[in-house]
Amino acid sequence: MHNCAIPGHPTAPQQRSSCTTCSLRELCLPVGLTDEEIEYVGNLTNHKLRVRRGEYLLHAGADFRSLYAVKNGSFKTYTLRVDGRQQVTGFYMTGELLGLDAISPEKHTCDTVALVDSEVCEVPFIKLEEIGRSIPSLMSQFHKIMSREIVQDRGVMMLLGSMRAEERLAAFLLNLSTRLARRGYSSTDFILRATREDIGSYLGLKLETVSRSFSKLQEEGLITVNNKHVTLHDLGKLNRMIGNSMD
Amino acid sequence: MHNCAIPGHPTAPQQRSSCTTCSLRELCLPVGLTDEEIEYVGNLTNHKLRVRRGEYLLHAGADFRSLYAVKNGSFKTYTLRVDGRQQVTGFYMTGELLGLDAISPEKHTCDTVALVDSEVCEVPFIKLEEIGRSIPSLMSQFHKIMSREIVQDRGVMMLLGSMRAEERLAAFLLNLSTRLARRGYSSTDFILRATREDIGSYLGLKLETVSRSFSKLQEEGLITVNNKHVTLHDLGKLNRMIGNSMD
DNA sequence: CGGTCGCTTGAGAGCAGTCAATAGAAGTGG
DNA sequence: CCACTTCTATTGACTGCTCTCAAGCGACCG
Repeated sequence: MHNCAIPGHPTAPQQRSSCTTCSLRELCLPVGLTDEEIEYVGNLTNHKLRVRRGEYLLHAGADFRSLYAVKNGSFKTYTLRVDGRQQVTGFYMTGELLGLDAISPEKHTCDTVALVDSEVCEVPFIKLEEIGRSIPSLMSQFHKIMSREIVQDRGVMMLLGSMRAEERLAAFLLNLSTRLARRGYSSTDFILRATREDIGSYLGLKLETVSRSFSKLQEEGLITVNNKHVTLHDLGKLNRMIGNSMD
Repeated sequence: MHNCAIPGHPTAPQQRSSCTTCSLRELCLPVGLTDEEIEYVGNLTNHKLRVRRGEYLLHAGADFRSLYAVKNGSFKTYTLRVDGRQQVTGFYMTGELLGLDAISPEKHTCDTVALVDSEVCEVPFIKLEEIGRSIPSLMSQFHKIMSREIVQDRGVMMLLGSMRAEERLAAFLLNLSTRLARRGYSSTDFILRATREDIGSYLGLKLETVSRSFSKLQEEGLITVNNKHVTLHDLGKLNRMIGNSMD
Protein backbone atom coordinates (compact mmCIF):
# COMPACT_ATOMS: atom_id res chain seq x y z
CA MET A 1 0.00 0.00 0.00
CA HIS A 2 1.16 3.45 -0.76
CA ASN A 3 -0.91 5.26 1.78
CA CYS A 4 1.20 4.14 4.68
CA ALA A 5 0.72 4.89 8.32
CA ILE A 6 3.76 7.05 8.90
CA PRO A 7 2.58 10.37 10.33
CA GLY A 8 3.16 13.17 7.92
CA HIS A 9 3.42 10.91 4.90
CA PRO A 10 1.63 12.26 1.85
CA THR A 11 -1.84 10.83 1.68
CA ALA A 12 -3.28 12.81 -1.21
CA PRO A 13 -4.74 10.65 -3.97
CA GLN A 14 -2.27 10.10 -6.78
CA GLN A 15 -3.08 11.86 -10.00
CA ARG A 16 -2.17 11.04 -13.57
CA SER A 17 0.05 13.60 -15.16
CA SER A 18 1.84 14.08 -18.43
CA CYS A 19 5.18 15.48 -19.47
CA THR A 20 3.62 16.81 -22.64
CA THR A 21 1.63 19.40 -20.80
CA CYS A 22 4.04 19.92 -17.95
CA SER A 23 5.35 23.42 -17.44
CA LEU A 24 8.76 22.12 -16.44
CA ARG A 25 9.75 20.73 -19.81
CA GLU A 26 12.90 22.81 -19.78
CA LEU A 27 13.98 21.98 -16.28
CA CYS A 28 13.15 18.33 -15.81
CA LEU A 29 14.54 15.30 -17.49
CA PRO A 30 13.02 15.66 -20.94
CA VAL A 31 15.26 18.23 -22.50
CA GLY A 32 15.99 18.42 -26.17
CA LEU A 33 13.52 15.71 -27.05
CA THR A 34 11.08 15.70 -29.95
CA ASP A 35 7.41 15.99 -29.06
CA GLU A 36 7.06 12.39 -30.14
CA GLU A 37 9.70 11.31 -27.67
CA ILE A 38 8.18 13.35 -24.89
CA GLU A 39 4.87 11.68 -25.61
CA TYR A 40 6.63 8.37 -25.11
CA VAL A 41 8.34 9.58 -21.98
CA GLY A 42 4.93 10.36 -20.60
CA ASN A 43 4.89 6.78 -19.33
CA LEU A 44 7.76 7.69 -17.10
CA THR A 45 6.07 9.95 -14.64
CA ASN A 46 2.79 8.33 -14.04
CA HIS A 47 2.12 9.73 -10.64
CA LYS A 48 1.90 13.18 -9.23
CA LEU A 49 2.06 13.41 -5.44
CA ARG A 50 1.00 16.29 -3.25
CA VAL A 51 3.02 16.87 -0.12
CA ARG A 52 1.83 19.48 2.31
CA ARG A 53 4.14 21.70 4.29
CA GLY A 54 5.80 19.74 7.06
CA GLU A 55 4.86 16.39 5.55
CA TYR A 56 7.49 13.85 4.56
CA LEU A 57 8.02 12.71 1.01
CA LEU A 58 10.67 10.19 2.00
CA HIS A 59 12.10 8.64 5.12
CA ALA A 60 15.70 7.53 5.46
CA GLY A 61 15.96 3.78 5.15
CA ALA A 62 12.99 3.39 2.82
CA ASP A 63 13.52 1.12 -0.16
CA PHE A 64 14.58 2.93 -3.29
CA ARG A 65 12.23 2.60 -6.22
CA SER A 66 11.71 6.06 -7.63
CA LEU A 67 13.26 9.43 -8.10
CA TYR A 68 11.08 12.46 -7.53
CA ALA A 69 11.02 15.58 -9.68
CA VAL A 70 9.81 18.65 -7.83
CA LYS A 71 6.90 20.01 -9.87
CA ASN A 72 6.42 22.94 -7.58
CA GLY A 73 7.26 23.81 -4.01
CA SER A 74 10.36 23.31 -1.93
CA PHE A 75 11.97 20.54 0.09
CA LYS A 76 14.81 20.03 2.51
CA THR A 77 16.70 16.77 2.94
CA TYR A 78 18.49 15.79 6.12
CA THR A 79 20.06 12.89 7.92
CA LEU A 80 19.98 12.32 11.65
CA ARG A 81 23.23 12.61 13.53
CA VAL A 82 24.18 10.44 16.48
CA ASP A 83 23.08 13.06 18.95
CA GLY A 84 19.67 13.00 17.31
CA ARG A 85 19.99 16.41 15.68
CA GLN A 86 19.29 17.05 12.04
CA GLN A 87 22.06 17.62 9.55
CA VAL A 88 20.56 19.31 6.49
CA THR A 89 22.11 17.99 3.28
CA GLY A 90 20.24 19.95 0.65
CA PHE A 91 17.40 22.18 -0.47
CA TYR A 92 15.40 21.32 -3.57
CA MET A 93 13.10 23.58 -5.54
CA THR A 94 10.92 23.39 -8.63
CA GLY A 95 12.48 21.37 -11.43
CA GLU A 96 15.08 19.65 -9.32
CA LEU A 97 15.45 15.91 -8.87
CA LEU A 98 15.27 14.19 -5.49
CA GLY A 99 16.67 10.82 -4.48
CA LEU A 100 19.86 10.45 -6.53
CA ASP A 101 21.78 9.47 -3.43
CA ALA A 102 19.57 6.38 -3.04
CA ILE A 103 20.53 4.63 -6.28
CA SER A 104 23.65 2.98 -4.99
CA PRO A 105 22.61 1.84 -1.53
CA GLU A 106 19.12 1.06 -2.92
CA LYS A 107 17.77 2.71 0.21
CA HIS A 108 16.92 6.35 0.68
CA THR A 109 19.54 7.95 2.86
CA CYS A 110 17.76 11.19 3.70
CA ASP A 111 14.53 12.24 5.28
CA THR A 112 12.82 14.57 2.84
CA VAL A 113 10.29 17.08 4.07
CA ALA A 114 8.28 19.77 2.28
CA LEU A 115 9.03 23.33 3.37
CA VAL A 116 5.85 24.58 1.66
CA ASP A 117 2.88 22.81 0.08
CA SER A 118 4.43 21.04 -2.89
CA GLU A 119 3.89 18.63 -5.74
CA VAL A 120 6.31 16.06 -7.14
CA CYS A 121 6.35 13.68 -10.10
CA GLU A 122 7.27 10.16 -9.14
CA VAL A 123 9.73 8.63 -11.62
CA PRO A 124 10.18 4.87 -11.18
CA PHE A 125 13.88 4.30 -11.64
CA ILE A 126 13.53 1.00 -13.51
CA LYS A 127 11.35 2.72 -16.06
CA LEU A 128 13.83 5.55 -16.38
CA GLU A 129 16.63 3.12 -17.18
CA GLU A 130 14.37 1.19 -19.55
CA ILE A 131 13.12 4.14 -21.51
CA GLY A 132 16.56 5.71 -21.44
CA ARG A 133 17.79 2.77 -23.48
CA SER A 134 15.53 3.71 -26.38
CA ILE A 135 16.02 7.46 -26.03
CA PRO A 136 19.74 8.15 -25.68
CA SER A 137 19.32 11.88 -25.18
CA LEU A 138 17.07 11.21 -22.19
CA MET A 139 19.76 9.03 -20.66
CA SER A 140 22.41 11.65 -21.39
CA GLN A 141 20.29 14.30 -19.76
CA PHE A 142 19.95 12.11 -16.69
CA HIS A 143 23.70 11.65 -16.51
CA LYS A 144 24.16 15.39 -16.68
CA ILE A 145 21.71 15.89 -13.86
CA MET A 146 23.63 13.44 -11.69
CA SER A 147 26.90 15.08 -12.60
CA ARG A 148 25.45 18.47 -11.74
CA GLU A 149 24.52 17.16 -8.32
CA ILE A 150 28.15 16.16 -7.81
CA VAL A 151 29.40 19.56 -8.94
CA GLN A 152 26.92 21.28 -6.64
CA ASP A 153 28.03 19.19 -3.66
CA ARG A 154 31.65 19.99 -4.49
CA GLY A 155 30.73 23.65 -4.31
CA VAL A 156 29.32 23.17 -0.84
CA MET A 157 32.41 21.25 0.25
CA MET A 158 34.50 24.13 -1.00
CA LEU A 159 32.37 26.57 0.94
CA LEU A 160 32.47 24.54 4.14
CA GLY A 161 36.19 24.00 3.86
CA SER A 162 37.37 27.49 3.18
CA MET A 163 34.84 30.25 3.83
CA ARG A 164 33.98 32.24 6.92
CA ALA A 165 30.43 32.58 8.20
CA GLU A 166 29.49 35.74 6.31
CA GLU A 167 30.93 34.41 3.07
CA ARG A 168 29.06 31.13 3.44
CA LEU A 169 25.80 32.96 3.90
CA ALA A 170 26.53 35.20 0.92
CA ALA A 171 27.28 32.15 -1.22
CA PHE A 172 24.06 30.52 -0.05
CA LEU A 173 21.98 33.58 -0.88
CA LEU A 174 23.60 33.91 -4.31
CA ASN A 175 22.95 30.25 -4.99
CA LEU A 176 19.27 30.72 -4.17
CA SER A 177 19.27 33.87 -6.26
CA THR A 178 20.46 32.13 -9.44
CA ARG A 179 18.20 29.16 -8.96
CA LEU A 180 15.18 31.41 -8.49
CA ALA A 181 16.14 33.56 -11.48
CA ARG A 182 16.35 30.44 -13.67
CA ARG A 183 12.73 29.78 -12.71
CA GLY A 184 11.58 33.28 -13.58
CA TYR A 185 11.41 34.65 -10.04
CA SER A 186 13.19 37.74 -8.80
CA SER A 187 16.88 37.18 -8.20
CA THR A 188 17.11 39.97 -5.65
CA ASP A 189 13.97 39.70 -3.59
CA PHE A 190 12.69 36.47 -2.12
CA ILE A 191 11.24 34.60 0.83
CA LEU A 192 13.39 32.07 2.62
CA ARG A 193 11.61 28.80 3.17
CA ALA A 194 14.16 27.44 5.61
CA THR A 195 14.70 28.46 9.23
CA ARG A 196 17.97 29.91 10.52
CA GLU A 197 18.67 26.55 12.08
CA ASP A 198 18.23 24.68 8.79
CA ILE A 199 20.39 27.17 6.94
CA GLY A 200 23.00 26.90 9.66
CA SER A 201 22.97 23.12 9.56
CA TYR A 202 23.45 23.20 5.80
CA LEU A 203 26.27 25.75 6.02
CA GLY A 204 28.02 24.22 9.00
CA LEU A 205 27.10 27.09 11.33
CA LYS A 206 25.03 27.55 14.47
CA LEU A 207 21.74 29.38 14.10
CA GLU A 208 23.04 32.30 16.16
CA THR A 209 25.95 32.68 13.79
CA VAL A 210 23.58 32.68 10.81
CA SER A 211 21.52 35.37 12.46
CA ARG A 212 24.60 37.45 13.23
CA SER A 213 25.83 37.04 9.67
CA PHE A 214 22.50 38.26 8.31
CA SER A 215 22.77 41.31 10.54
CA LYS A 216 26.37 41.90 9.48
CA LEU A 217 25.53 41.75 5.78
CA GLN A 218 22.69 44.15 6.44
CA GLU A 219 24.93 46.58 8.34
CA GLU A 220 27.28 46.52 5.37
CA GLY A 221 24.37 47.55 3.16
CA LEU A 222 24.59 44.43 1.01
CA ILE A 223 21.18 43.05 1.88
CA THR A 224 17.99 43.79 3.79
CA VAL A 225 16.56 41.09 6.04
CA ASN A 226 13.18 40.99 7.60
CA ASN A 227 12.66 37.60 9.08
CA LYS A 228 12.23 35.32 6.06
CA HIS A 229 12.12 38.16 3.56
CA VAL A 230 15.49 38.93 1.99
CA THR A 231 16.50 41.60 -0.51
CA LEU A 232 19.90 41.54 -2.17
CA HIS A 233 21.15 45.06 -2.95
CA ASP A 234 24.46 44.41 -4.65
CA LEU A 235 24.95 41.12 -6.44
CA GLY A 236 28.33 42.35 -7.67
CA LYS A 237 29.75 42.96 -4.22
CA LEU A 238 28.25 39.75 -2.89
CA ASN A 239 29.86 37.80 -5.71
CA ARG A 240 33.21 39.46 -5.25
CA MET A 241 32.97 38.70 -1.55
CA ILE A 242 33.02 34.99 -2.26
CA GLY A 243 35.62 35.29 -4.98
CA ASN A 244 33.50 35.33 -8.11
CA SER A 245 34.42 37.83 -10.72
CA MET A 246 31.21 39.57 -11.73
CA ASP A 247 30.28 39.00 -15.34
CA MET B 1 47.37 14.81 -30.67
CA HIS B 2 47.24 13.21 -27.29
CA ASN B 3 50.84 13.83 -26.33
CA CYS B 4 50.33 17.48 -25.65
CA ALA B 5 52.87 20.01 -24.49
CA ILE B 6 51.56 20.73 -21.03
CA PRO B 7 54.38 20.07 -18.57
CA GLY B 8 53.68 17.07 -16.44
CA HIS B 9 51.11 15.62 -18.79
CA PRO B 10 51.38 11.88 -19.22
CA THR B 11 53.52 11.10 -22.19
CA ALA B 12 53.84 7.33 -21.89
CA PRO B 13 52.81 5.42 -25.02
CA GLN B 14 49.23 4.24 -24.86
CA GLN B 15 48.77 0.55 -24.47
CA ARG B 16 45.92 -1.72 -25.41
CA SER B 17 44.28 -3.31 -22.47
CA SER B 18 41.38 -5.61 -21.81
CA CYS B 19 38.72 -5.88 -19.16
CA THR B 20 38.74 -9.64 -19.49
CA THR B 21 42.18 -9.96 -18.00
CA CYS B 22 41.97 -6.95 -15.72
CA SER B 23 42.43 -7.59 -12.03
CA LEU B 24 39.85 -4.97 -11.16
CA ARG B 25 36.84 -6.79 -12.49
CA GLU B 26 35.16 -6.54 -9.13
CA LEU B 27 35.82 -2.90 -8.55
CA CYS B 28 35.47 -1.23 -11.93
CA LEU B 29 32.44 -0.82 -14.07
CA PRO B 30 31.95 -4.38 -15.28
CA VAL B 31 30.31 -5.96 -12.29
CA GLY B 32 27.87 -8.82 -12.53
CA LEU B 33 28.39 -9.24 -16.26
CA THR B 34 28.76 -12.51 -18.11
CA ASP B 35 32.18 -13.23 -19.58
CA GLU B 36 30.60 -12.71 -22.97
CA GLU B 37 29.45 -9.24 -21.98
CA ILE B 38 32.82 -8.37 -20.50
CA GLU B 39 34.40 -9.42 -23.75
CA TYR B 40 32.13 -6.95 -25.50
CA VAL B 41 32.87 -4.27 -22.96
CA GLY B 42 36.53 -4.69 -23.78
CA ASN B 43 35.94 -2.13 -26.51
CA LEU B 44 35.20 0.36 -23.78
CA THR B 45 38.59 0.80 -22.25
CA ASN B 46 40.86 0.79 -25.21
CA HIS B 47 43.66 2.77 -23.69
CA LYS B 48 45.77 2.37 -20.63
CA LEU B 49 47.70 5.47 -19.57
CA ARG B 50 50.67 5.66 -17.30
CA VAL B 51 50.93 8.73 -15.10
CA ARG B 52 54.04 9.18 -13.04
CA ARG B 53 54.07 10.69 -9.56
CA GLY B 54 53.53 14.43 -9.78
CA GLU B 55 52.29 14.28 -13.38
CA TYR B 56 48.85 15.50 -14.34
CA LEU B 57 46.17 13.25 -15.75
CA LEU B 58 43.74 16.12 -16.27
CA HIS B 59 43.69 19.88 -16.18
CA ALA B 60 40.70 21.95 -15.16
CA GLY B 61 39.02 23.40 -18.21
CA ALA B 62 39.96 20.56 -20.56
CA ASP B 63 37.16 19.27 -22.77
CA PHE B 64 35.35 16.28 -21.37
CA ARG B 65 35.55 13.14 -23.46
CA SER B 66 36.46 10.31 -21.14
CA LEU B 67 36.21 9.02 -17.62
CA TYR B 68 39.27 7.42 -16.14
CA ALA B 69 39.30 4.27 -14.01
CA VAL B 70 42.29 4.04 -11.72
CA LYS B 71 43.97 0.72 -12.52
CA ASN B 72 46.58 1.18 -9.85
CA GLY B 73 48.07 4.07 -7.96
CA SER B 74 46.57 7.11 -6.33
CA PHE B 75 45.39 10.58 -7.40
CA LYS B 76 44.26 13.82 -5.86
CA THR B 77 41.89 16.26 -7.51
CA TYR B 78 41.79 19.94 -6.73
CA THR B 79 40.51 23.26 -7.96
CA LEU B 80 42.28 26.58 -7.70
CA ARG B 81 40.85 29.19 -5.38
CA VAL B 82 40.84 32.89 -6.08
CA ASP B 83 43.93 33.42 -3.97
CA GLY B 84 45.72 30.86 -6.13
CA ARG B 85 45.84 28.18 -3.47
CA GLN B 86 44.71 24.62 -4.06
CA GLN B 87 41.47 23.30 -2.67
CA VAL B 88 41.64 19.50 -2.67
CA THR B 89 38.29 17.97 -3.63
CA GLY B 90 39.07 14.27 -3.52
CA PHE B 91 41.47 11.37 -3.35
CA TYR B 92 41.10 8.43 -5.73
CA MET B 93 42.66 5.01 -5.46
CA THR B 94 42.68 1.72 -7.36
CA GLY B 95 39.30 0.83 -8.82
CA GLU B 96 37.75 4.28 -8.48
CA LEU B 97 36.39 6.39 -11.30
CA LEU B 98 37.68 9.87 -12.11
CA GLY B 99 35.92 12.66 -13.98
CA LEU B 100 32.25 12.25 -13.08
CA ASP B 101 32.03 15.93 -12.26
CA ALA B 102 32.86 16.80 -15.87
CA ILE B 103 29.81 15.22 -17.51
CA SER B 104 27.45 18.10 -16.98
CA PRO B 105 29.67 21.09 -17.76
CA GLU B 106 31.38 19.03 -20.51
CA LYS B 107 34.65 20.41 -19.18
CA HIS B 108 36.83 18.94 -16.51
CA THR B 109 36.50 21.01 -13.36
CA CYS B 110 39.48 19.67 -11.44
CA ASP B 111 43.18 19.35 -11.91
CA THR B 112 44.06 15.72 -11.34
CA VAL B 113 47.55 14.73 -10.31
CA ALA B 114 49.13 11.38 -9.49
CA LEU B 115 50.38 11.02 -5.91
CA VAL B 116 52.40 7.93 -6.87
CA ASP B 117 53.26 6.31 -10.19
CA SER B 118 49.89 5.17 -11.49
CA GLU B 119 47.97 3.65 -14.36
CA VAL B 120 44.45 4.47 -15.54
CA CYS B 121 42.03 3.06 -18.10
CA GLU B 122 40.56 5.69 -20.36
CA VAL B 123 36.82 5.19 -20.87
CA PRO B 124 35.37 7.32 -23.67
CA PHE B 125 32.05 8.52 -22.33
CA ILE B 126 30.20 8.25 -25.63
CA LYS B 127 31.18 4.62 -25.87
CA LEU B 128 30.08 4.02 -22.31
CA GLU B 129 26.63 5.42 -23.03
CA GLU B 130 26.48 3.47 -26.30
CA ILE B 131 27.47 0.11 -24.90
CA GLY B 132 25.40 0.73 -21.80
CA ARG B 133 22.34 0.74 -24.03
CA SER B 134 22.92 -2.87 -25.03
CA ILE B 135 24.05 -4.02 -21.60
CA PRO B 136 21.58 -2.71 -19.01
CA SER B 137 23.49 -4.03 -16.03
CA LEU B 138 26.55 -2.07 -17.14
CA MET B 139 24.48 1.10 -17.24
CA SER B 140 22.99 0.33 -13.83
CA GLN B 141 26.42 -0.22 -12.39
CA PHE B 142 27.50 3.13 -13.76
CA HIS B 143 24.51 4.83 -12.16
CA LYS B 144 25.40 3.24 -8.84
CA ILE B 145 28.94 4.51 -9.11
CA MET B 146 27.69 8.04 -9.71
CA SER B 147 25.27 7.73 -6.85
CA ARG B 148 28.04 6.47 -4.60
CA GLU B 149 30.07 9.55 -5.47
CA ILE B 150 27.16 11.70 -4.31
CA VAL B 151 26.81 9.74 -1.08
CA GLN B 152 30.55 10.04 -0.46
CA ASP B 153 30.47 13.80 -1.01
CA ARG B 154 27.51 14.07 1.37
CA GLY B 155 29.64 12.32 3.96
CA VAL B 156 32.37 14.89 3.54
CA MET B 157 29.84 17.73 3.77
CA MET B 158 28.61 16.21 7.02
CA LEU B 159 32.15 16.01 8.30
CA LEU B 160 33.01 19.56 7.33
CA GLY B 161 29.79 20.91 8.74
CA SER B 162 29.74 19.28 12.11
CA MET B 163 33.02 17.75 13.21
CA ARG B 164 36.00 19.14 15.05
CA ALA B 165 39.56 18.77 13.80
CA GLU B 166 40.40 15.51 15.54
CA GLU B 167 37.12 13.92 14.50
CA ARG B 168 37.61 14.97 10.90
CA LEU B 169 41.02 13.37 10.82
CA ALA B 170 39.68 10.20 12.46
CA ALA B 171 36.92 10.03 9.86
CA PHE B 172 39.46 10.53 7.10
CA LEU B 173 41.71 7.76 8.39
CA LEU B 174 38.78 5.38 8.80
CA ASN B 175 37.64 6.15 5.28
CA LEU B 176 41.10 5.29 3.94
CA SER B 177 41.11 2.21 6.13
CA THR B 178 37.91 0.75 4.65
CA ARG B 179 38.86 1.62 1.10
CA LEU B 180 42.24 -0.07 1.53
CA ALA B 181 40.69 -3.12 3.18
CA ARG B 182 38.30 -3.52 0.26
CA ARG B 183 41.37 -3.75 -1.95
CA GLY B 184 43.04 -6.39 0.16
CA TYR B 185 45.48 -4.11 1.95
CA SER B 186 45.84 -3.76 5.68
CA SER B 187 43.10 -1.70 7.26
CA THR B 188 45.23 -0.70 10.23
CA ASP B 189 48.64 -0.01 8.82
CA PHE B 190 49.28 2.11 5.77
CA ILE B 191 51.29 4.83 4.08
CA LEU B 192 49.66 8.20 3.46
CA ARG B 193 50.18 9.42 -0.07
CA ALA B 194 49.01 12.94 0.61
CA THR B 195 50.84 15.69 2.48
CA ARG B 196 49.49 17.31 5.64
CA GLU B 197 48.59 20.31 3.54
CA ASP B 198 46.55 18.24 1.06
CA ILE B 199 44.78 16.42 3.87
CA GLY B 200 44.07 19.73 5.56
CA SER B 201 42.73 21.26 2.37
CA TYR B 202 40.41 18.30 1.90
CA LEU B 203 39.24 18.41 5.53
CA GLY B 204 38.89 22.16 5.77
CA LEU B 205 41.84 22.52 8.16
CA LYS B 206 45.25 24.16 8.11
CA LEU B 207 48.26 21.88 7.89
CA GLU B 208 49.34 22.80 11.42
CA THR B 209 45.96 21.72 12.75
CA VAL B 210 46.23 18.42 10.90
CA SER B 211 49.65 17.86 12.43
CA ARG B 212 48.39 18.71 15.90
CA SER B 213 45.44 16.38 15.46
CA PHE B 214 47.74 13.54 14.46
CA SER B 215 49.76 14.17 17.61
CA LYS B 216 46.63 14.32 19.75
CA LEU B 217 45.28 11.02 18.41
CA GLN B 218 48.68 9.50 19.09
CA GLU B 219 48.78 10.83 22.66
CA GLU B 220 45.38 9.25 23.20
CA GLY B 221 46.85 5.94 22.09
CA LEU B 222 44.47 5.59 19.16
CA ILE B 223 47.09 5.68 16.44
CA THR B 224 50.82 5.77 15.82
CA VAL B 225 52.15 8.27 13.32
CA ASN B 226 55.57 8.36 11.83
CA ASN B 227 55.58 10.86 9.01
CA LYS B 228 53.52 9.19 6.30
CA HIS B 229 53.30 5.86 8.06
CA VAL B 230 50.11 5.48 10.11
CA THR B 231 48.95 2.62 12.32
CA LEU B 232 45.43 2.50 13.69
CA HIS B 233 45.29 0.80 17.09
CA ASP B 234 41.60 0.89 17.90
CA LEU B 235 39.12 0.99 15.04
CA GLY B 236 36.29 0.68 17.54
CA LYS B 237 37.19 3.77 19.52
CA LEU B 238 37.94 5.71 16.34
CA ASN B 239 34.54 4.80 14.96
CA ARG B 240 32.76 5.69 18.16
CA MET B 241 34.63 8.97 18.18
CA ILE B 242 32.91 9.99 14.95
CA GLY B 243 29.58 8.56 16.02
CA ASN B 244 29.61 5.19 14.27
CA SER B 245 28.41 2.29 16.28
CA MET B 246 30.97 -0.46 15.86
CA ASP B 247 29.63 -3.58 14.19
C1' DC C 1 76.53 17.14 1.91
C1' DG C 2 73.84 21.16 1.30
C1' DG C 3 69.33 22.59 0.06
C1' DT C 4 64.54 22.14 -0.20
C1' DC C 5 60.40 20.53 1.27
C1' DG C 6 57.47 18.66 4.67
C1' DC C 7 56.40 18.11 9.57
C1' DT C 8 56.08 19.42 14.43
C1' DT C 9 55.39 22.48 18.19
C1' DG C 10 54.68 26.96 20.68
C1' DA C 11 52.43 31.53 21.61
C1' DG C 12 48.95 34.68 20.72
C1' DA C 13 44.87 36.43 17.98
C1' DG C 14 40.36 35.99 16.09
C1' DC C 15 36.19 33.83 14.75
C1' DA C 16 32.51 30.90 15.76
C1' DG C 17 30.29 28.23 19.52
C1' DT C 18 27.85 28.19 23.95
C1' DC C 19 24.74 29.87 27.26
C1' DA C 20 21.26 33.02 28.27
C1' DA C 21 17.78 36.57 28.01
C1' DT C 22 14.42 38.91 25.20
C1' DA C 23 11.51 39.90 21.50
C1' DG C 24 8.66 38.83 17.80
C1' DA C 25 5.85 35.67 14.66
C1' DA C 26 2.79 32.06 13.98
C1' DG C 27 -0.33 28.69 15.13
C1' DT C 28 -4.10 26.86 18.58
C1' DG C 29 -8.09 26.82 21.12
C1' DG C 30 -11.46 29.05 23.81
C1' DC D 1 -11.14 37.67 17.74
C1' DC D 2 -8.23 37.46 21.34
C1' DA D 3 -5.33 35.08 24.71
C1' DC D 4 -1.97 31.70 25.08
C1' DT D 5 1.56 28.69 23.76
C1' DT D 6 5.18 27.53 20.92
C1' DC D 7 8.41 28.31 17.54
C1' DT D 8 11.76 31.39 15.52
C1' DA D 9 14.95 35.17 15.50
C1' DT D 10 18.06 38.62 17.55
C1' DT D 11 21.63 40.16 20.56
C1' DG D 12 25.12 40.07 24.38
C1' DA D 13 28.90 38.08 27.20
C1' DC D 14 32.15 34.68 27.55
C1' DT D 15 34.61 30.44 26.22
C1' DG D 16 37.27 27.68 23.29
C1' DC D 17 38.86 25.86 18.99
C1' DT D 18 41.30 26.74 14.97
C1' DC D 19 44.18 30.01 12.46
C1' DT D 20 48.29 32.80 12.07
C1' DC D 21 52.97 33.64 12.64
C1' DA D 22 57.28 31.82 13.85
C1' DA D 23 61.05 28.77 14.92
C1' DG D 24 63.27 24.45 14.65
C1' DC D 25 63.73 19.74 13.17
C1' DG D 26 64.02 15.96 10.03
C1' DA D 27 63.58 13.51 5.57
C1' DC D 28 64.49 13.21 0.92
C1' DC D 29 66.88 14.49 -3.42
C1' DG D 30 70.20 16.13 -6.33
